Amino acid sequence: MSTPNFSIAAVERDTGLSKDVLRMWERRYGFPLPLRDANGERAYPSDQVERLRQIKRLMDQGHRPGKLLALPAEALADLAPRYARQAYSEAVTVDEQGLSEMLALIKQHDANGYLQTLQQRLARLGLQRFVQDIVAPLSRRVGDAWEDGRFKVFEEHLFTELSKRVLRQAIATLPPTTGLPRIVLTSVPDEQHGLGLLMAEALFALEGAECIPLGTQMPLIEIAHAAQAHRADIVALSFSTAFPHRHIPAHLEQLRRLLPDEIELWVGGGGVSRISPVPGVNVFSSLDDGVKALSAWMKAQSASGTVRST
Amino acid sequence: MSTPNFSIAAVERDTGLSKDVLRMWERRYGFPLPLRDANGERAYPSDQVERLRQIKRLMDQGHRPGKLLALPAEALADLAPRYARQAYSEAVTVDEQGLSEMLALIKQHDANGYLQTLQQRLARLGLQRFVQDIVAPLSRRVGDAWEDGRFKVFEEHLFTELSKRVLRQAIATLPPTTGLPRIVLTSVPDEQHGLGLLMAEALFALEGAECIPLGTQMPLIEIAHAAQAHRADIVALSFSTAFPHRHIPAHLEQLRRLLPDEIELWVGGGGVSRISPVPGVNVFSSLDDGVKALSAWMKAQSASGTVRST
DNA sequence: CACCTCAATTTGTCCTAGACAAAACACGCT
DNA sequence: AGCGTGTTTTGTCTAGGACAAATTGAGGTG
Repeated sequence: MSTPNFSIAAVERDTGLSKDVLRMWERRYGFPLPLRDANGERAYPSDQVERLRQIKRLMDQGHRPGKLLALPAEALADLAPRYARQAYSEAVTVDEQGLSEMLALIKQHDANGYLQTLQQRLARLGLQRFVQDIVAPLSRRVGDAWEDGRFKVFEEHLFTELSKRVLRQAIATLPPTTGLPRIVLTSVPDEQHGLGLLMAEALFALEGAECIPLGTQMPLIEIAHAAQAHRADIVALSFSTAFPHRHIPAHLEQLRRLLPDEIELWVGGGGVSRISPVPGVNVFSSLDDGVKALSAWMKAQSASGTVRST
Repeated sequence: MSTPNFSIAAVERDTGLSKDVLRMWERRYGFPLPLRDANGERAYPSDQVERLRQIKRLMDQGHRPGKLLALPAEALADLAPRYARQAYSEAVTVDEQGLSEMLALIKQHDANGYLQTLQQRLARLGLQRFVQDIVAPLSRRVGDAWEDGRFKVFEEHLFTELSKRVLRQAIATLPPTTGLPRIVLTSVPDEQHGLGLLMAEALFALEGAECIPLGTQMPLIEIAHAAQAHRADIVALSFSTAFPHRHIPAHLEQLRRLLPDEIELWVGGGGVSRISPVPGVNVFSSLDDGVKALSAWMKAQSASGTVRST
């Protein structure tokens, strides 16, 4: 009574597991095994939903459903991440303790304290180092903490929202850029994380590129329309670690087909680390690589520009 | 070859019509009628996808699928919105021509020009009037234009993204609020529009409330967790006109059940105009109503506080 | 021991076709 | 015009079957 049962649609929303998968698991593994309501429709008790969430989280860490679903409920709790987590290898030495303190502020839901700390770092370090030494590592750690269950969804949202604010504000103080290249920044449908895009925008804008931020979750065909309407030189996409790896190549191939050849397609974010290369698409595994590529682009451009004007 | 066919999953993503619906329409109405690939799976040509989008748009305006699907392709183009569109009745007289000029900037994809104009208005009017006389009416008109097909998706995204930036920036300049009430602002899953939330936040923050912005698309259970963790007095949700009306009451009822009684649930946005009232939920059809409710809340609070302290 | 190849398994998504409840409509009555 | 009541429309659910893509494991080779 206090916690009513969930319809299959509600479970899909809350766990991210499709209806097809939920039914298939029930058929194959015998879990979840929901009750049935008066119409014979599945009614999932909240404890099963809770376990499904946990299973989903472990799957995102590389575990296989077959194993997880065979496991008794208690065994799930102390399952380690399966992919060896890469050691944090930021280019520069980061202030590990400072980061922990900032995460602690989020964990205490101290929004103002967190904002102030961010502002302070930004003022001290300047935008570029702020992004590379503070926001990116923080984002990484929040992702890890979320996978471990140490962060709740709403805590991750709070972190993202507040960090975005500070970044946007910093970007707004930059002089309006009207240079080349023109870069359209966005993400595909089902990818709602926009913090990575904002970090990229900050770094690109610092280099003098003109950024056209379109927010997240653009249909592929619309990305192509936008790129042409804005006469973009580059389309930059971001995939978070939460995005299902397996679907990334298909997205990239389709978008590559929809874009004119002369527009480059750049991709970055935590989700692209372990994907096979796609022809005509530049994949960057770190922000720094993206910045380097931008410098290279501008160099090549000015060189060819010189040739042309000669 | 230039435009490859779409899988049913791709069509679902791009149109927002579920796979079930797509198959059902095919069975019942004979449209869409996709090709089949080598595996016997549906392969939708892009013109059918285009028509589906158009149909979806008209449905969101109140047309019924049965009629639309029976109609020949050409007849769709000049179908008027079915719900009588309410005349713009902003509390104050708005600068109609000014708004049109700003929309024109978006239409020309002049991001910088649009940003500058916004900043200018903000400086001239102050935040409150800026929200009520500029951003809200603009947002309304963009919504209408989008429904008519005068705005493309990416143009709407550009508008939203740029407007959000200016608003956030303005909010950031306000002194950090630590007063009462504490208001958690967010939206439900599948509702990705956050501009309304930002407008509400601006107005609430101006009144001295402490706003906790959690971004969009929070699972209901997480909203409840967040509200308790932040010791919120009020949870404020926003539904855009694009959100399927029929599902709103179910969401509200479920969230109301998940929230403790003493936390109020406030709802606003273009999507809530024509829904039946839900017990325990305050529905606001305009930003102004929300602000008034907030004043009332604060008054009641201080009154009871006085009583208590006596 | 590392590396490659091929077969077996696992897993998600798609398929058809039927049922039914809730919403929207249309009709007739007051 | 306003209000109940029957009818149609519409979306979502159900069941089980099929299959391709991804992943794993085995066996062989350098």
